[in-house]
Amino acid sequence: MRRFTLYDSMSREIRAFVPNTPPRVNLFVCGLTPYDEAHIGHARTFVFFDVVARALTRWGYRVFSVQNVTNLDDKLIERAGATGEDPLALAERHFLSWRIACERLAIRSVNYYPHATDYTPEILAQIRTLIDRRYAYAAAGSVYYEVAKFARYGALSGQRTEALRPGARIEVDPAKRAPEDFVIWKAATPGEPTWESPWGPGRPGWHIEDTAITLRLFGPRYDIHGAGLDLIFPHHEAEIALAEGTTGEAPLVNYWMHGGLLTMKGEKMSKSLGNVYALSTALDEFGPMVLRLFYLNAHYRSPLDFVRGKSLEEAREAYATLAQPGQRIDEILEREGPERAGEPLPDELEREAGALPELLDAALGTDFNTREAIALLFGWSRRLAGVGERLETFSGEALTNLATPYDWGREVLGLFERTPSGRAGAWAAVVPIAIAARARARARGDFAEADRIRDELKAAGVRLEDHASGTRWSFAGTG
RNA sequence: GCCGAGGUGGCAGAAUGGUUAAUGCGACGGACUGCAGAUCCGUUUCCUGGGGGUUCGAUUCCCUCCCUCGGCUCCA
Repeated sequence: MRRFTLYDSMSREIRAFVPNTPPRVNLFVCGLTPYDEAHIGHARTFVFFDVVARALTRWGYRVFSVQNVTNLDDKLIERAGATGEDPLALAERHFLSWRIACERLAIRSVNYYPHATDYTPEILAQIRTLIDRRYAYAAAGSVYYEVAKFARYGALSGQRTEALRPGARIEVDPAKRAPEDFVIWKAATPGEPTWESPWGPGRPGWHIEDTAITLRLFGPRYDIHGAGLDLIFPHHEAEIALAEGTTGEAPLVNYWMHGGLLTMKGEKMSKSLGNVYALSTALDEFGPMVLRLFYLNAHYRSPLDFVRGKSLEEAREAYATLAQPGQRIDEILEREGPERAGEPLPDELEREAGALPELLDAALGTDFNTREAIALLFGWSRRLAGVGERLETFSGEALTNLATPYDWGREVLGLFERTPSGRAGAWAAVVPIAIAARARARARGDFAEADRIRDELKAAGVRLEDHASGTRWSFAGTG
């Protein structure tokens, strides 16, 4: 198991990672409330934690990665009520489209997506315990957590309840003993999905589902909790109060990781501001690899500004530069096989290729500095670009060695994946025929015909490039 | 107001108590090309928000001020 460091938002410092029960690492990431389509801000967080899980796996840890799904809450009920759809069905519909987007994005590290409503028995049992331990009280058919009973409330966020400003969005609820108390069991209102409980029919509050899930799956203490930093207060503060109040054990979480938010022209991207760019649209327009590069090209704790018409276009150019030498190696190996004869690797190149994975792991092992790792990969791509056409002369073994850094990028960053679709497969059969026709036209000097073929392919989204070794083609604008 | 994260070149965005502050995008010049694109090579001097302090040396550590963003019970 490789040693590494990470920033812990609770202690506010970079700490060495020590697993609770090695080699197991329990990782929980707050998932989505699927009341609408996901946008590219959401995906930033989940791509990052995908990289965390991938890296830990590479380093010899056994990761159990869980991401909850809040499939019932006020917003879902409100949204479903507008169309007459069942809120649970609405949630499931959007959850499935989220999962499809994750597949496209090569987010494959999540082992389990628990749905909140599947944990109602655990939630009810936890509420019973909290009432017995006097952290919670029932009133008017609901149950509330009494924040004043939990002394450490505010430790994560630095917030003190008495400093909370009146007039902020504290919900007005006369049943509460104090304004900062929050609901953990919500009394039923007509038309909502409800469950029976000792306090009357109702449904779970938002904060409690995560702790019911992690207490069940991980126990009273686990390794890493991740999310966007907009969830620090009150959500994570509430999770700590709920879990530690329930078990009497602390800390609930050994390392808190919070990702910076994606902004759009300096403002947070959110549905309530109306400045969203749908994830599925971004995937259609730029492909998953460009998106992953865009996200991982910034430090995860920094804000990342998205500018429409600029950010992803830049990332697309950068990705082409970054990925191209690796793609050429893949093409040669695919065409002629890894046993292909050829020149051995010059010592210097072999040494550099061999040294890179360690440098890359070290970069990522310093608070997951993906940007540093990507800078190293750019260096390697430029190095190979300088090798030029000589690449064609190397043996299969030599080429395999040269590809090692790209293999690392594929394994850990989830880059350099080719994402063939039905469309790509069909083009792969047809484009070479058109290229051959164009080559014949060029050979006989009929450049008008040659340009016509190139232009028509370009209009269809296929880009041609003439090289000394022949004409290569790619889809314009996708990873 | 309180809590937190930030402020680095034309733009995006890393890093570090110490010779030329990474990397990418863009731009410019050259090579290549029937042309173009792509690619390759080279160039891009003047860049660390303001003011103090500690230090032989600060962009980095400390204080202070300014600005931006986020949170303050919907939020990745």
